[in-house]
Amino acid sequence: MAVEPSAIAETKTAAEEKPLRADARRNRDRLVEVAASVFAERGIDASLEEIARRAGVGIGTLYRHFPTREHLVEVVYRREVEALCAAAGELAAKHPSDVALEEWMRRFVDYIATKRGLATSLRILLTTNSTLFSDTSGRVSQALRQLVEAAVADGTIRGDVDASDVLHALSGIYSAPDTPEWRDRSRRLVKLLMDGLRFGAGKG
Amino acid sequence: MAVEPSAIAETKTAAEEKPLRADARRNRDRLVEVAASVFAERGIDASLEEIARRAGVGIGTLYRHFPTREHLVEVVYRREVEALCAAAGELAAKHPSDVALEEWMRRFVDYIATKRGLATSLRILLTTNSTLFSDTSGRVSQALRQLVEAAVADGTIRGDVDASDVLHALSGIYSAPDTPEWRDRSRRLVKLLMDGLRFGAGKG
DNA sequence: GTAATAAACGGAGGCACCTCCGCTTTAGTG
DNA sequence: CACTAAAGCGGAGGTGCCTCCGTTTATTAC
Repeated sequence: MAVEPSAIAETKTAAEEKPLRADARRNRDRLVEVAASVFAERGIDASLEEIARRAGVGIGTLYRHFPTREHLVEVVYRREVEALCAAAGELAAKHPSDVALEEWMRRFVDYIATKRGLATSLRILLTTNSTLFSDTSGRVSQALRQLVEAAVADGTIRGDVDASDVLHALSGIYSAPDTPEWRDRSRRLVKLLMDGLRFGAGKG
Repeated sequence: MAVEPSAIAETKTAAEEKPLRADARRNRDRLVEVAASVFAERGIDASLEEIARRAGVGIGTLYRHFPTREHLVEVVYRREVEALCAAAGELAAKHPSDVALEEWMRRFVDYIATKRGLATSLRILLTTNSTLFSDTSGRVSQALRQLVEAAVADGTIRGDVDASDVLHALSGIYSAPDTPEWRDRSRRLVKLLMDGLRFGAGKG
C-alpha cells in the first residue's frame, strides 16, 4: 500500500527518472508513438497486443513499461497535450500574432475532435487521476495566454480581453453535443471569435 | 439506433414482457439466482463463464439473456432491492412496529455492507442508467415509509418524525468511509436512532 | 578486449470475453 | 399422438488480457 505520488509521475520533468537502458528507452518511446496512432485509428479500446506487434516488441515489454491500459493512455494523452502547447511557440514565431492565435485555436478544435471518441475512457481517467486534469488544463491555458498576450501587445486583436476570456468562449467546443455538425460548428465559432477579437484592434 | 426505453425494462411490472418459453424462464431465473451468489462471493468482476457453469447452462445462454455484464448486474441488483423492500411488509406483519422498523434497518445495513465491494461498478451503473437509481431509491423509501408510519400510528415511536427524517439519519451509513469498523459503527447508528425514536413515544 | 551482473526482452500459456450457428426442445395444430 | 415452426440451447473458436520466467543484451568493472 505505498502512497502513489499521482498514478504515474512520468513526463519529462527534468531527468528525475532513473535513466533507462538504451534499448528500454527506445522501446518505450516507440510504444508511445505507435499507441498514439493506434488509439487514434481504432479508439481507446484498441488491442494492446496490436500495439506491441506494430511497435515490434513483445507484449511483455509493453506491460513492463505500462502496467495498465490507463498508464499508456495517460502518457499518450500528456504527450499530445504537450505537442499542442508546444505548437503555440512555433506558430507565434512563424506568423503574425493574430494568425498564430487563430491557427492554434483551429488545431485545438481538431485536437478535441480526435478526443471525442475517447470521451468516456478519458472521463474515467480524468476523475481518477485529478492531477492529470489540473496539469493539462494548466498547460493549455498557459499556451493560450502566450498567444493572446502577444496579439494584444502588438495590437492585432483588441486589448480588453485576456486568455481566460478566450478560453471561456471556447468552452462551447467542449460542451456542444457530439453531432456530425460539431466540427463545422466549432470552426465557425473560432472564426466568429477571431472577428470579434480583431474588431477594434489597436484601440483598446 | 432504436430508442432504448431505459437500458433494460425488465422487472416484473405486470406481464408486460412477452412470455418466455418454460425452459427459457427456468434458465433465466436460475442464472439470476446463481449470479447473485457468485457476485456476492467473488465480487462484481466474477467470471461470467463460472456463473453459466454453476447454473448448468452454456455461456451462450447467459449471453442471450443478458447481453452485457451490466444487464445481469442490474437485474440482480433490482431483485435484491425488491427483496429488501418486500421484507418490510413481512416484518411488519410479524413484529411490533418498532421492532419491525429496527430489524429492517439492521437488514439495510447488512445489505449496504455487501454492496460496498461493488461500489465502483455500481456507481458506473447508477450514473449510466438514471432510472435505476430513481426506481430503487423510490422503492426503498416507500418501504421505509410503511414501517415508520405504522410505528408512529400505534405510538411505539415518537410522532414528530417521518420516513424522510429517518432516511436522512441513515445517510451516514452511505457516506461513512469503508473502514473495518464501518459495520459496527452503522449498527450503533441504528441503535442510537431507535433509542431516539422510542424516546417520548406516544406523546407526539 | 572479457567477464560478471543487472536490466530488459518476448512469447507461451492460462483465463475470460463474446459470437456464431448447427442441434435440441417446446408449444402449438390437426 | 405426430408433425412442424419457432424458440432456445450450448460450446467451439477466435480474440484479448496479463503473468511468468528462461533467454538475451547493455553496462560496468577489470
